[in-house]
Amino acid sequence: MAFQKERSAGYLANQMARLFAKGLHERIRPLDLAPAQFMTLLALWDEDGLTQIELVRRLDVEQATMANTLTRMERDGLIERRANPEDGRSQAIHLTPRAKALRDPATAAARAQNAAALADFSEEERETFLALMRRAIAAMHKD
Amino acid sequence: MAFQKERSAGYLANQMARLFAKGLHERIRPLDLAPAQFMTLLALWDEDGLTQIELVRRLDVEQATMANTLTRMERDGLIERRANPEDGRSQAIHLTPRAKALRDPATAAARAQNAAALADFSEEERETFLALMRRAIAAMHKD
DNA sequence: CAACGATATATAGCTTGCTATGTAAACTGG
DNA sequence: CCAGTTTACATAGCAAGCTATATATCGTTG
Repeated sequence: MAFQKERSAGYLANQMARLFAKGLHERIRPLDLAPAQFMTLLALWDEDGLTQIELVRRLDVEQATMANTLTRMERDGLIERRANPEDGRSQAIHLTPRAKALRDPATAAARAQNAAALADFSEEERETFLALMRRAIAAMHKD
Repeated sequence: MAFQKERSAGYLANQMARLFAKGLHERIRPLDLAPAQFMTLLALWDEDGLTQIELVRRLDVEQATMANTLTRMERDGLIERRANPEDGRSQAIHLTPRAKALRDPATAAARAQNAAALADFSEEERETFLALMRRAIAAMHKD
């Protein structure tokens, strides 16, 4: 029996995630933001001054990935790394005024992208969809 | 109202796709395959001798992405690019014996990854999940 | 048939993801 | 107290995605 990619959850998940990222990227392009930067900002808008390790835990990416994303964000004037007087190893990540100002337009763009993707879903289907994704994520985390 | 990433379809889709890719990558590591190479092989196992443009259409990635993936696959002895005597611009992509031999173990690995992700889903939930992903993909394609 | 547009592929340059490894600071047990 | 482990971050190197642009061949049209 042939492997049908249209019936493979992994295949569909990859394609769907790329389309989400592409759509979001387009919508936030005027803000000069990239998707991973937006995701990082979400955590920092919620709580400024987090440490790199705390960001890694909240966003569930590898530490090296986060380090690189933060370097680009620092280069782009979105964050500042401040030394921690209590612990010479860690640094607190602080938002710049520019990053703070992006909160409303950026989250609006993300909401618009989610709405476009789920435009023809009923409210119940949206909830079901989110719940199923969370369950698949949890299952793979355990695995 | 705060933007909650746990309730964002795009955020969950990204995380889920990364976990699928990571899991698949681990399972096919003994075969010395990377996920995008596997995806490309799926199309070529189904029909050998496709052209780069045909692969781009079937897998829905950008032409430049496919060109680079094919270059790596050629380097790794998975494919051969053969000149097309009818059209000097295009090349037919042919599988090597090594790539042909990988079909069974690689698709088994992909099935195992899908099964792990959806382990605690009922049969009905699996169908629902695939259908919802297809609909989200279609909606973003139109957008 | 020559010029021009369309098509197929390649390349440059970037972001985001990963693994593996290095480095410095902090902690801990003997 | 200091040797060894753990922790926080950085760096190297790769795959895969993207946009933008170059190049070569094919087709078409005046």
